[in-house]
Amino acid sequence: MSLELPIGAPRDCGDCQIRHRAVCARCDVDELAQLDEIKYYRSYEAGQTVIWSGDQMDFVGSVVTGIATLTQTMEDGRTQMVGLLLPSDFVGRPGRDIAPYDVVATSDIVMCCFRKKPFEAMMEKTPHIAQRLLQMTLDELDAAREWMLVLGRKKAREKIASLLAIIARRDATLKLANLQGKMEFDLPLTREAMADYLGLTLETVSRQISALKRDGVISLEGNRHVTVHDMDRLLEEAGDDSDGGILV
Amino acid sequence: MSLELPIGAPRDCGDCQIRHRAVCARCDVDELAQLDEIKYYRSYEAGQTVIWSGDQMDFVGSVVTGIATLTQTMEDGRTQMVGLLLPSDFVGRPGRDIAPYDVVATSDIVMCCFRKKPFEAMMEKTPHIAQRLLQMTLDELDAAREWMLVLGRKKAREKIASLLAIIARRDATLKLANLQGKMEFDLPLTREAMADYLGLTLETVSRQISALKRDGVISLEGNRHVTVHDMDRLLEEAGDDSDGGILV
DNA sequence: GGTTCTCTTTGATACAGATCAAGGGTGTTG
DNA sequence: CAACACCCTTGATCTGTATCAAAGAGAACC
Repeated sequence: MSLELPIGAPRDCGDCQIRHRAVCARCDVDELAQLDEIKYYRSYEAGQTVIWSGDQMDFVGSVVTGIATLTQTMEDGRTQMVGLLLPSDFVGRPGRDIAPYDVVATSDIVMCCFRKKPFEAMMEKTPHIAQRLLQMTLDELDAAREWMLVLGRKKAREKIASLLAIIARRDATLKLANLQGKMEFDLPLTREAMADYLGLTLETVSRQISALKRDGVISLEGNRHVTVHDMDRLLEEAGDDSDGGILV
Repeated sequence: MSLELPIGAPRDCGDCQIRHRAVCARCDVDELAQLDEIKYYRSYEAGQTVIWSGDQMDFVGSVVTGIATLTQTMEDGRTQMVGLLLPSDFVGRPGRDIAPYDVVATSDIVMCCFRKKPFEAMMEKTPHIAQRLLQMTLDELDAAREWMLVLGRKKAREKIASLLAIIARRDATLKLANLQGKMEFDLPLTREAMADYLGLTLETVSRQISALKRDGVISLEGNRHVTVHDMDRLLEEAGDDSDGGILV
């Protein structure tokens, strides 16, 4: 499996098994193939911290399998998740040394990494890469800003609906499913992680999910498997005028 | 005055009058000088919307004087500010056509603009530009994510303190002042705008400012001129462990 | 099969901030 | 200078979410 350098629209890649939003070295950016020699894989167990905020970061990379989160924590323990990393998502920043947040493995994960120095050196030689990273970063920025609206102005029920909509959308994108009507997926997060993402407590998350279930917007099978009966209804609950940003 | 392309650390620029976080065409990126022919200036009055969310954007540019805000609005009118544009800040995104948020002039402003097509063409030819835009976008992303912590987890008083700290810091950077002890500056925002930034109501903003005043953390002269008596104390009130990100 | 652990749900209560309402300052306009 | 428009402050009350507390469900382990 080759490195993936995520750059936006999802596409199939013969090299990797998954359909992803990335471009494999061999598919697209030939120069990346040169990096094969400095490429390496690492696995982390669920719950492990991949990167500590403030640490020196000597690599960039992407998630191959599993789920990780970007979180910030205050001294007293209050935690805010600021990003969700799904397979194909990129981690790290060329030109920066210090990690700005914790990266925590939510499930067991495999990362594909490059040492930063050679990666940066290649970026110098290959203008395309910087342009792609720019596109990607702009997407993340839009996502972060859309999330600011969620955190700052939405009510608990709208927050939950927003999160479910985002996960559903991303799941559908990966599976090439369409985005209307009924949708099913597994929640990749515990109630607590959802709470940390939404700026709520886990109790409130639980209550609001129960309420959406009671009101027939969704149903649950077990704690994690969600069926959205009507995507439009869910988006309405989310207070979403936008027909769906690039979120997460 | 030449275009500024913000790229991080503040520096003096003989070409522009202000000390800013930008690099002027002539100072640094020679190729930008070629763009002089497609450069133009526009003024907007306080309260005017510079760009409507969803609109076609055919230019990129930067703020020369005045203050503007990036905001998102829900159908029912709830508003969240997602960014603050001070002099030298960049607006627009190469490779994107549709504006993702409203840009509103908070004071009278002057913008320096480039038509997007030629700008993008030049980016193709000048790898440095993409790399700088990438740095800049990464800064904005960090700022947005730091703000997510503010919105999601901080209490009203902490939010206000955080905002004051950010404005103080930015103001000091522009003025080359140091970042400790006593600091004075003018609030560039109304209470309502502050509320929109912080995910609060204007009444709560007002009350918390009064409280900080009562507790001797700050004093006010008129409604807008703030004196922070002790910057460390303010940061403490903000619940800030970080010694100050790149925020805003 | 029982014990333990983690995750989740649900209930009761408390509180921070929203909402509703009134009034004060200051600058602008005629 | 009066009248108006903004912006800001302060008070009273309401409400959504946090907090505290208890117990259920499922998985993992012995």
